[in-house]
Amino acid sequence: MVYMVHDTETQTGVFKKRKGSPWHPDNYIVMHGWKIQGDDKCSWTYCKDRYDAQWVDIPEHVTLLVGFNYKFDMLWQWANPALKAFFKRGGRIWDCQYVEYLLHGQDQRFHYCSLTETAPRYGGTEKIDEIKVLWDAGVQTSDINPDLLIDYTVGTLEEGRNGGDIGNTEKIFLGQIKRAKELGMIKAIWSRMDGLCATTEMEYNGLQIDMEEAAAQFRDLSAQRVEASASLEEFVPVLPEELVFNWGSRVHKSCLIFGGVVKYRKQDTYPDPKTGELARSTLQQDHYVLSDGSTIQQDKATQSPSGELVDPESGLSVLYYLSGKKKGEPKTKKVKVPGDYKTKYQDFYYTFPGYTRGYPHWETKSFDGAGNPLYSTSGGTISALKHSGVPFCEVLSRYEDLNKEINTYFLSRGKDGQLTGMLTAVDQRDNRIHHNLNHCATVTSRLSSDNPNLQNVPRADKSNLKRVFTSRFKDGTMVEADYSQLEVVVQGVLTKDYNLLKDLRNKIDFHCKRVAIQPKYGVSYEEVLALVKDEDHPDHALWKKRRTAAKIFSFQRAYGAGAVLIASFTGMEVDEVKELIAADEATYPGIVKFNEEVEERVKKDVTYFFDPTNQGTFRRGFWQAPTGCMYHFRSWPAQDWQRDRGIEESFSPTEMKNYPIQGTGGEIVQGTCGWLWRHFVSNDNYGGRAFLCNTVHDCVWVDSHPDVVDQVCADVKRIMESVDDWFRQFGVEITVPFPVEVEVGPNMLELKHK
DNA sequence: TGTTAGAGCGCC
DNA sequence: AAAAGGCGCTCTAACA
Repeated sequence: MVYMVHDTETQTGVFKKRKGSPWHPDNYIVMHGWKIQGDDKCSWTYCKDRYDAQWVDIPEHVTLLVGFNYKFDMLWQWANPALKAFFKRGGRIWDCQYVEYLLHGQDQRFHYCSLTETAPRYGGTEKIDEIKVLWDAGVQTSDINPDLLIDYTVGTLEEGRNGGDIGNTEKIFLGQIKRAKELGMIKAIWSRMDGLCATTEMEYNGLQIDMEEAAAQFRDLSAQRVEASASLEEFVPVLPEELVFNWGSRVHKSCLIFGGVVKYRKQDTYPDPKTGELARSTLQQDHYVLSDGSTIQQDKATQSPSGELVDPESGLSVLYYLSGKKKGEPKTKKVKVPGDYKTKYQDFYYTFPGYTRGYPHWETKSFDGAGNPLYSTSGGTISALKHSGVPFCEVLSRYEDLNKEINTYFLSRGKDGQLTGMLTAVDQRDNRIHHNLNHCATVTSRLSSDNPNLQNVPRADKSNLKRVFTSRFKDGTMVEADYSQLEVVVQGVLTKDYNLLKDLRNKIDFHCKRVAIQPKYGVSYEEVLALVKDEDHPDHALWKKRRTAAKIFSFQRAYGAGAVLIASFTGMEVDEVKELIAADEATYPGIVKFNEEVEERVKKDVTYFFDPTNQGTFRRGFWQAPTGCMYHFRSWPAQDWQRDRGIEESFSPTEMKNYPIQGTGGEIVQGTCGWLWRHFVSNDNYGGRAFLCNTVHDCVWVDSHPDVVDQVCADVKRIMESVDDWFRQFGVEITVPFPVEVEVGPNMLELKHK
């Protein structure tokens, strides 16, 4: 292995919320710094302008590129032939930021850690923060003194140009390699690094958006929202002029439905605290001076028969100048008089009688204008109110759904005038979205996605949105490859439960089985399967319902939910749920045993720390997966029933049950994504005719030219299903298949099984 | 004007 | 006996 540490400094223009975006028309690479293993100092190139900008060269003998947040650098030179050649000959990367996160078991404190905070942990130097100050002040990289920038990247002359970001990154890398070996994590890290290359490829390729389709859907949904909004208006009572009812306000909604006091503001008069009278402004007026020295407003004076001005009320006459320039004119004096009543914004309160009363368990943490708790106005609450005399439940829930879809996935303009919504991320030049796939942002080692989040696109059964994700090729095909029941299979692998593995091999329908294992029904698995299938059976609906309850039960159990909560979700009795849990544990005893082992391991070697937020001492512990992946757990403030027994803090059983499964699922997908990427590299993306473009926890999206789609589908399925080979890297032999379903279509909505 | 918390909800 | 896991985005309301 020969490594080369590499860092790129670019112009920092923001494009689609991405700082230093390679898609910003004005951005370019300002300098590269690098150091090849064994060099006694760093090298660099400085580009004087955008026409001088260049890619880095990667010598043939280099086998490893080392960087910090290296996806940033890779995106800038993803088309660099030298980088492509490097990957083709099997070159790998090491991203110190990502490794730091993995070495710490994805502990929250190590999410996206900075080079500055990481370097000192490995004997590195503090960064020159002069540069950061300049960047923060909005100075462009090209306007920073090149000498300063070079010092920053590769170290000062005094340091022999063997420091800076490059020197620090090298120190971190060498320390991390050592630590990773000690922990048995090297292989797991290599797998993650290829996964990082896979998501770099996906971000680079981006998603093609059918803007005509998007515009059509946007128009249609907006029209529907106007209609829903108009229907809702009929239910708004006559309100004070200044109180404009807002169906988006939870305060307004809760008070309208459950009764309550809404505070609003309007301009009104107010008492002067000094006088107790209503506060007024003062006015200056020219008054006539009367014979007793008092004054009178000029227009109040009337003329006497002799032509002199007099005060008609008192009969006093106005004084006149007897000499001087103004001789003969009435005497005047400037007088302060009370003016208009002053107003200011003040709180007013309007009481809604309410249509119905809320349950105590619907109370939120917020309060209305009178200090009473507001109630939940979530979809679940509204739908529970259908028969409570609230006349607008249906149209309100329709309105909320439309709002959600339009504002999150299309376009919306906030009160501050800012545009929001997924479509704001579309690059108008080619109608493509380059989303982020984040590797250092979850506690379970799963990926996350943002700007925009393309891991929460509404499903086909809920919305047509997925139709806007189309192929970049004429008559092209979108491909989605999903692992079936990934987390159940992972649970089988990790727990090694005999029955679970057997059921997975036999492709058992787990939801039907969970119905069958309940003694009270007295039916076999085969019988349940038949009843659920047989639409003509008189009890068909009943058995379907039982299967649905079992399905909800399955998911809830996977997350460690207790009997009470599961009962509330499924509509079953608590005792019934308890029986089902007992039956489940008897059927799959290996799961119980595994969960106990994880808990035991986590609690075996703990360190203590003070948590200022929760004002107490807590524990942290780790569990390591068979792949070598490390999982960090911390204890939390105890629940009330534990406090009653003197327990102050405890680890979360639900977290301990879930992280290993969720994390290993993520690890497998990222691993096979890495293999997919290697395959795509080997054939130059099918000669530029197929592109990896997204991954969502248990699936991968590919955009394919029609000519190669059959081959792409076959290859993707084969590679993704070779999870047994992937596990073998870690010395783990598995006995269950990881079946992958491949679907294709003209867009991500209209997908059909291959 | 900008930041933050809470509620709610989209996905796996 | 006893704990539904992980994300990111939009909006409102409160606060500085």
